[in-house]
Order: sequence, then C-alpha cells, then structure tokens
Amino acid sequence: MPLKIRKSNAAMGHGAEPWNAFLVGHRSMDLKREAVIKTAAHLFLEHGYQKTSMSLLAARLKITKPALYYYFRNKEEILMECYRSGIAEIESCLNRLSPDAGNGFARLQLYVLEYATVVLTHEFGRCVAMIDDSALSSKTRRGVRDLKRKIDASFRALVAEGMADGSMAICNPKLVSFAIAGAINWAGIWYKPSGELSPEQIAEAFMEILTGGLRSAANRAS
Amino acid sequence: MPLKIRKSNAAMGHGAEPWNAFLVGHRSMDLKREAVIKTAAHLFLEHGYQKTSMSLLAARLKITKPALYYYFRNKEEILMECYRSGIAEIESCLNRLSPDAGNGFARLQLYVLEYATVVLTHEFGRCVAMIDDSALSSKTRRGVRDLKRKIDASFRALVAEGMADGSMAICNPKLVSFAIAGAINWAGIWYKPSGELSPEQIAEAFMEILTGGLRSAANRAS
DNA sequence: ATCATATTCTACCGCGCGGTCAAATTAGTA
DNA sequence: TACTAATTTGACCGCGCGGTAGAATATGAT
Repeated sequence: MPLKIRKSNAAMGHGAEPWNAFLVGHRSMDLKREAVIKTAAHLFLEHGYQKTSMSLLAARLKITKPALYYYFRNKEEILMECYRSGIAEIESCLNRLSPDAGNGFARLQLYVLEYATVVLTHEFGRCVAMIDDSALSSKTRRGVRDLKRKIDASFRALVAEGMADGSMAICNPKLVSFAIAGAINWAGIWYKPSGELSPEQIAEAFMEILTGGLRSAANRAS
Repeated sequence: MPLKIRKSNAAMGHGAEPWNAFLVGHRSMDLKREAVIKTAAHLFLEHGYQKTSMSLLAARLKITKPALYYYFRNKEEILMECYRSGIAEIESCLNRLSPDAGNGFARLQLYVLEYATVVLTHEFGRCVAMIDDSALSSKTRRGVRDLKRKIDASFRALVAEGMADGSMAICNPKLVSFAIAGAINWAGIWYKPSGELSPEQIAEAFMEILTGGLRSAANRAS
C-alpha cells in the first residue's frame, strides 16, 4: 500500500500555500481555480506572461500540466481571470470614494492615492497595470480593453466633475487621465517590494506630483 | 541566363524602402546594418519583440534568415542597437538644451517637451520607451539599464537644479523623474499615429500636467 | 464490493522558434 | 578567364511551447 499524502491542517484559508488547495481530493473547483490564478499572477508578475509556461505554473502548484486544463480552457483564460480580479478591485476603489469626499479635485486626489496603492500592492491590480495584453487573441483582448475602458471613463468623469465645480483648472480629461494612469502603471513596472520606498510613500508623492498642476487658481487661493 | 534584379534608383537615401539596401551586391555593411535595425524597430513596435521572429524580419528585408546572422550575432544584438540609437537621440535632446534656457523649472519643462516628442515620434526613441527589455539576457540587459540610468540621472539632476535655484518646490527628484518618465513612456504605448491627437498636442499637454505641480510658490507669483 | 463520476496522470503531438552549416552564388581583381 | 573573398542560400537541428488523448486513480453513494 503506497504512502498517502495527508491533508494539511493549513490547507485552507488565505495564508496557506496555494498548492495546498490541490493536496487531496475533493475541495471545490472554485478554490482550486483561485489557487491557480493566484499562483499564475505571481509568476506573470515575476517573469512576464509569455515567459511563464503552463508547465512551470503546474509545477508550482505541485500538479501536472493536464490537470490545469481540467480547470481552465487555455492559458489566456487564466490571464483573463487575473485581469478581471484586478479590474474589479480597482473599480471597487472608485465606487468606495464615490459618495461625498469633497469637491472633484479632492476626490481625484483620493482616487490617485487608491489607484496607486492597488497597482503597487494588490496582486491582481499589478497584473492590470503591468501585463501586456497584446499576447491575447483579439477576441479576449477586446474583452479586457472593454473592462479597462470603464476605469478610464470613470477617471475622466472625475476630472470633468472637478472642472465643472471649479476646483480644477480646465484641461483635457482624456490626456489627464492617460498621464496619471500612465505614471502609476509605470510605477507598477519598476517598483519592487524589496526597494527602499514603500507603496504608501510612492502613492503620496505621486498624488502630489500628478495632481499639483491641476488645481484651479480659485481652489489654490483658499 | 537568369533575370537579374537591377539596382533601384531609389536604393539609397533616407526615404527609400529599407530592403533596397540589400538589392545588389556591394554596399557597405553599415548601410545594411542600419536597414536591419530600422526595419526591426518598426516590427518590434508593431508586434512586440518576442512576437517578431527573425524569419519575419528577414522576409521584410527580402532576404533569408541566415543572411541576417551574417550582420548580427543574434536577435538581442539587434534590439540592443535599437536601444542604443534611441537613447543616443534622447541624450542629444538633453545636451541640446543644456546651455542656458532659463531656470531649472523652465529647462525641465523644455526637457519634458522634447522627451515626449522623441518618445512619440522617433522610431528608436519609441523603442526605448515601449519595448520590454526583460527578454534580454542578463548581461545585455545590464548594458541597456546602464544607458537608461544615465538618462534618469540627468533627469534627476535637472530637478535638483530647479530646487536649488528656487524655481521648483521641494520634492523627491527620484520620484518626480519616475513619474514624468513613466507618464511619457506609457504614452508611447497607447499612442497611435492614426489617432486624433498629434504628438505636439500630447507633448504640450503633458508638459503642463506633469510640471504644473512642481513650480515653487515664488516662481508662481512672478 | 461495486459502480459511476470526478480528477489527475503518463505519454505524446505539431509547430515555430532562434540559430547553424556547408554549399552555392556573386563581386572584385588580375 | 580564372582565382579569391565576400555574401547569400536551402536545408536542417534541438528545443520548449501550448495543448490533447486516453488510461489510471481516487472519491462518494449504494
């Protein structure tokens, strides 16, 4: 009778190694799918999407490649799920500050702060900013871009709002949105957790640098 | 007697199709190397580095793959040359405005304008901003990063200068440099020449957005 | 124990990649 | 013309990739 790997006590919960979800038998498909995309996100962020092979991903999960294909149709479905989670997280940030946090300018500042924090610290948020979607099939890519566009639209709406209530100088919302998102996304690329600057420090500095030029004269006088 | 492709009248000069450099015989190695990296840059920008195969590059030049290896050791040497040209162009911008174009803040503004223009319009400048160097061997990548670091250092020096002469508010030069370069590099990614905004429009808007928050109070009063 | 189902495995496929080789072709020279 | 050196080529290699087929195994219900 062969040895049997026994179920680990720490197999469930957030702190566990992801591959514990695969240790023995029956746990729900959802748990295993989550374990896969979580591990995949880390690998994608470390080596890039193209250079992360399905075999490596499987190895990290202590399973074999075909098992992956039992849970996902193909490689790009896995990346798509990473995007979906990350974009959902960013959207929830945006909705959270919606109610009433001051004028448009103040809310833009808050959003910059939150967006930067997500992109620097959230494992799936980082995927949205960092991972190039050009490797995807055109159909899947269109789906991703649609989701991204929603974020961009909210961003522009915030800028337009600030201009309408007089708290921001007049400007091109599209370009403002691109400039801010670009600076932050790029930070997602060079930022390494081992560096000397914390995500909070970076987020605060970026907020000041990127929104400092947008305050209206009236808003500045106050 | 087989047909012989005759030398085109337009085979030389800047406006010609790059592959004309290969049409017949003897032209200098340098011309052909230039034709290769120029064509490669366009393909890298269009499809990405990883997805541009040496076979495709050769096909675009109307030669065969092994001929490519007569002029370059390997694929990454070609990308390296693209980087080198782009970085040289950016450095020349920086040197050009060095002498005396006003205080630190004014010169930073000029530099932002020029950097954005190069990254949006110059074929090799775009490579520097857009093409991920993580596909390179670690040795080559170190070379590229050294070159990039020089640009970053100049950038930070400009910021430090502005702080020293009182034209800019106090800030972290490293983060300012990253924020500005990031926003512009990211523009290199989304910008398509077919879009409705011209590089000049983008460059000017970015200059205002990205430097607006850096002006010192004293500088603002004037 | 038995069976049906859910899950995971071993073994494999076709493909296109970066890169190489030795042969063929061309150009320059005399 | 004939010789040499520079250039280009067709044919090929090994590899690792994404993905698959079908057998093997584990699980849960009876």
